[in-house]
Amino acid sequence: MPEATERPVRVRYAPSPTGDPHVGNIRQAIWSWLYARHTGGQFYVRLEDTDQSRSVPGSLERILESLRWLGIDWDEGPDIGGPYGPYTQSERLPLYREAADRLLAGDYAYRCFCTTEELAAMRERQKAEGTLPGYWGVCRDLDAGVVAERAQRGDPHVVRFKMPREGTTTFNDLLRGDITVENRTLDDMVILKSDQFPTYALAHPVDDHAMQTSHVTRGEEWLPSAPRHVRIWDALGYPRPTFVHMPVILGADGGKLSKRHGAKFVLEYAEEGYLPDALFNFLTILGWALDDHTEIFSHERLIEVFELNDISVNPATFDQQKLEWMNGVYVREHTPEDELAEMFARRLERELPPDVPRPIDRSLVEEFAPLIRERVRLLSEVTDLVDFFFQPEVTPPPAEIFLQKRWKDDAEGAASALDEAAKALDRLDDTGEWAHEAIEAVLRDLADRLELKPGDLFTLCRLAVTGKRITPPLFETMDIVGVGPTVERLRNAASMLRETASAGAR
RNA sequence: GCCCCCAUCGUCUAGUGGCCCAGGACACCACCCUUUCAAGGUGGGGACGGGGGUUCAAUUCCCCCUGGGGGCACCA
Repeated sequence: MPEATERPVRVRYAPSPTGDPHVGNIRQAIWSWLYARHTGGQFYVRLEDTDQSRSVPGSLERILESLRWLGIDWDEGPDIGGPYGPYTQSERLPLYREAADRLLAGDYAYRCFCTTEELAAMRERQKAEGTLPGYWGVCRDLDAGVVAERAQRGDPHVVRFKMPREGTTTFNDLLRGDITVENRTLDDMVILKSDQFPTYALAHPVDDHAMQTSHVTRGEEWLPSAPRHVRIWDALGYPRPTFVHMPVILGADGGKLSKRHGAKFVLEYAEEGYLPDALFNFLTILGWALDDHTEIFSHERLIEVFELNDISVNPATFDQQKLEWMNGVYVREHTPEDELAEMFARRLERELPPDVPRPIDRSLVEEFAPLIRERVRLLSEVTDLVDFFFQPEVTPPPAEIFLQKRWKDDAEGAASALDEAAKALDRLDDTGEWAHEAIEAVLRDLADRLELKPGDLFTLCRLAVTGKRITPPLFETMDIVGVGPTVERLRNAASMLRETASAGAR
């Protein structure tokens, strides 16, 4: 919680353009955004593209698209600019160079000419000997004249920060309190690479200071290097920001959620039929809680109550089943009817077989939407549940599906029951009462007359009319399918059963 | 190997010294409702990792152990 005397809240999402953001990563963006909105501060996006070799073209667009899909907006960013721009690190190179020069001049940093081979050998030796890993090389104490000469000659080199060798370093993490480490464990990390690009260790303080970031929110994997970062902030003369190291998310296998450990891209969830609000809600409460009972939150409510302090520090396991449950809650309780129909329609438009004419019938979708919303957890389940509404004819399932329980070995009985149903419904139509209540009455009456358990008759009808065992409620379904197709499908199924029976008899 | 962080049901969590023989949610099981499938309802099993302290009193505070996670690049 910022006190009145503190700076206004400015937080950021600072991804690298190395591909699509996945859920582990995006939760940090959600929490940061929530905090900015909660405090009335700003949220901005900054692209950390200082490693040219790892850059994946198109990443930025995918990143922004992921944010947009989740309903996260930004006040400043690479696409829209802002008062502290540019928001792409590769466009800010002179700033880093200048900072590095300043550190060099103040004897806070030095040029290092060690080659990658030498460094690799050093690491190997440390590993073999079990000594403290890190750069404890000779360049730190190189003679000033030699350095000047080699630099002059154009020898490739990097700039390293000179960490203190004695004493301790303490910094504060909002969620964990003070953390202190021995300086002898801090090695001299590279801040400017030989290609003149900065490393994160330099770009981060330079930008977060220049962009007035109040809270440095980042993943817990940065915790071990935070003491070194803090030293650089201090050397640069920048007041330290508030550090918030957010816990990592664990995959089902117990490892940090990443592509190797089952992480999925945000947009993959869209593809698989998750609703953005459901994913947003789920991710927010994964590792954060308001109280002992609230699980479902609107964005507005979250903005109202979200506090960084309530984030729990232990890593949470991503629970796919709970996400699915929550998506179901959103489908049936937290999405307006028309929006839901729109989502169903978009899905069907894509997934229905090509012989179904496009655009698909929207009013039809609106009719059955209320029937299926409580039996759909993921949008991807929709097509399989309702495709028969769009097909002029339905192929009945094989006879053995019909001939179960009451109908075992009684194809003729089943066929005649279907014919009776067709007849009764056809008659119902003549009276002009084609509505689900009337359909139900007629079929219940028929079951009674045939001395059948209602369920035994309904099951036959369901299979005949929809071609499936699992369907929306039967009478409403028949109502929507219409009397013509309904009667026809019942008769088709009946004759199919008789044909199969006689074929089997022969 | 070294450094850092963490530790309540299978999972996510509530709990900040007595309200807790620990509450909620997902998942699981049973029953109810029922035209299938869902949804819904009711009930059930299920946790404070271990050992030392501190205290009249520890899930809550301290230490050790154990366990889990993270990090040790001219990557972020």
